[in-house]
Amino acid sequence: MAKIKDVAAAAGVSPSTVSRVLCNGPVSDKVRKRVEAAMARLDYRPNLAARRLRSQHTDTIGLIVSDIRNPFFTAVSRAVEDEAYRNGMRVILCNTDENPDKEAMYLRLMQEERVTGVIFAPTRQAVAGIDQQALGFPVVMIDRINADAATDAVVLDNRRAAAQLVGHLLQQGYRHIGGLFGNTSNTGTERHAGFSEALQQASLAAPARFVAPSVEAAEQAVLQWLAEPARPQALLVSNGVLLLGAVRALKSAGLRWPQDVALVGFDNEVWTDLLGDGLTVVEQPVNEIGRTAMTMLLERLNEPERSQRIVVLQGRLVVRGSSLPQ
Amino acid sequence: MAKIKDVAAAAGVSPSTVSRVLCNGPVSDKVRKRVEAAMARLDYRPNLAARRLRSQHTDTIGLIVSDIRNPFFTAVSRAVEDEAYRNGMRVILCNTDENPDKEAMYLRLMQEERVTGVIFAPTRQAVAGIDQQALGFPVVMIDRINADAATDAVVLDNRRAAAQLVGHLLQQGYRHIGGLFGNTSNTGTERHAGFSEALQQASLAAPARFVAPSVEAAEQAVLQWLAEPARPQALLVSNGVLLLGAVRALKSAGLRWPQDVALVGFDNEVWTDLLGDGLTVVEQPVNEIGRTAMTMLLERLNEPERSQRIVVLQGRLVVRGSSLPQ
DNA sequence: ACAAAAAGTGGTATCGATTTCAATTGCAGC
DNA sequence: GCTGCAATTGAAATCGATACCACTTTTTGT
Repeated sequence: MAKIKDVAAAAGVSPSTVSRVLCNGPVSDKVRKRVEAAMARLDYRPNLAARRLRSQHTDTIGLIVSDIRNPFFTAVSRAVEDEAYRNGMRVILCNTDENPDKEAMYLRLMQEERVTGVIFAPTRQAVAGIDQQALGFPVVMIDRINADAATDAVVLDNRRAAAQLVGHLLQQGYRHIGGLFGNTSNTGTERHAGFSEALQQASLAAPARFVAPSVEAAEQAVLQWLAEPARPQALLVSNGVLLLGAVRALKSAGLRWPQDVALVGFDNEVWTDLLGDGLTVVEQPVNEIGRTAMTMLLERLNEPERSQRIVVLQGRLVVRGSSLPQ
Repeated sequence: MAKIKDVAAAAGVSPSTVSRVLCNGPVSDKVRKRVEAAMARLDYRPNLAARRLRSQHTDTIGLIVSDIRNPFFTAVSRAVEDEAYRNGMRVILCNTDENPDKEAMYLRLMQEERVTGVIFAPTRQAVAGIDQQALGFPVVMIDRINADAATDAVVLDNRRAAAQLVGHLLQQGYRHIGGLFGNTSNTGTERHAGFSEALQQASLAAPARFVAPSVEAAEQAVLQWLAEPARPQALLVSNGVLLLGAVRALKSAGLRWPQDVALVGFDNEVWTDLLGDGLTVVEQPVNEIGRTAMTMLLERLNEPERSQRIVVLQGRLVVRGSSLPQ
């Protein structure tokens, strides 16, 4: 494969000049044309590894999520990638499966890649331990943060969204409301807090259960819960994955919603409006989350010293049949 | 950030020796320990750009799909990435949105990255023009190929799968069967072929329509089709995205399945068994597709001269309520 | 005990680009 | 026609690792 020296020779100029053509440096039009012709003739492709080594910027960011198969992360990552490529940056995607060991391993990989920055949806264990200074690159957290995170972040207003769902259920006449949350992320914790507060304010009990963030775990938990004598009239489910599990559970138990139990949740996945009269959910602004995270990362790179910034986005309550009054 | 020279100095050895520790070269245990201690002390991270430049292997592959939000590609890409990381390789993911310009651009990028190889789901335009010789790396096509593709490939037996669906519908008593296919990929073409052959064999007409591969286009087309007087009794839909569109169309037209129209399709997405008595579909072995593609790429890299190989995987017919006899 | 082979280590060139600095060219002003 | 300044261009150093070769030390076989 042709290298810069070959192009230079073919065009009768020095490698420096070819490099300047590549990087839009000061080159006369005549020479530029000649060099570009030579590049085309030789089918030249600049070697990005060499370029990155010499120039010391990789134009690459890392995107670390728990599982790209979770439609929330799929959508966010697509938005991140679009925005990244639009700014001439490459993305390295990593799936941690909520496994702290993998998180650590991928953070290390990001250092070896000398990425410019990282967008990260950390587990509860990881969120506290992030030290941008030690890492050597800025981090923008998404989806999950805790109070004393020291990085930029883009998150949903989880408390409010959960409270909104509870408020809606109360308004519809439900009083006995249960909540199902993921046990690995701060998102679950936050949503639980909003859930509890809202019910407490109404002087109602707030029975909650926490499960591993998988369809199966949720299905299991809901099946069991609804078989108990004091089963809730309504169920609030903390994310799309768990919601799917809950739906499966209701279906296999032969329960209908909202007649047997009302069902509301998070994440407006494609199937939520196809089931019966639809599921009431809070929709997350997935594109905006991804785009904003990428934008914030770029801003932080331009202005390393600016103060920490947390963007809180609002969800959108989508009311459908699953929360109609019983 | 510490470099190899710093580690060498700290450990009192030469850079060569540090490099050998890094690459599991021949080093005495005593020295290895000392070097590893120095690495830990300095928090050393090898610079991958430098390593790639010098060693001339990037341990990186490209994965080019049309849209990661299509659950089929999400699942495949997750499988590819797992298999890649398991083999110490990195993955660069690109979304082409079925746009040939983007395809060309990303192939160019792959050359600049000097990737070891590429796994690629090309559009119909691109599939013919792939020349591994010119690209400089081997390509494994997935999902979509045409007869004279000159690369390794992993595909579903699309003809047979479509024929299987048709056979099932015939067995259930349906005679007037319509097919809806995507118009950008060879997958659509192949599935259409299987569909046509199967119906022709039964001496039946094979009315087919082709649409852009989007939910909206499918919804539109199905709405229109079912409003016509000679509407089909059963609909075969060529992939999960179009199937979602079809379901939306039926729902908004107030039609039930299979009573008003039977519905069968491809891709066993999470929601297909949640709707009424479920949708009858052919499930693609998504994990196997991804894993196999990655494996084939690795094999090809080990043995560049071996003959072209196309792995054809079988789908699994999942019969559900949407194809019950009317 | 000695020769031969193997193992371990260091020095230096090199991967392919960009960067820095110095040299050259072109052009305006006088 | 000459001087001075800006615009181009080239030469050489450099990014941080690995590869290759040469050299020393240890091990093995007889």
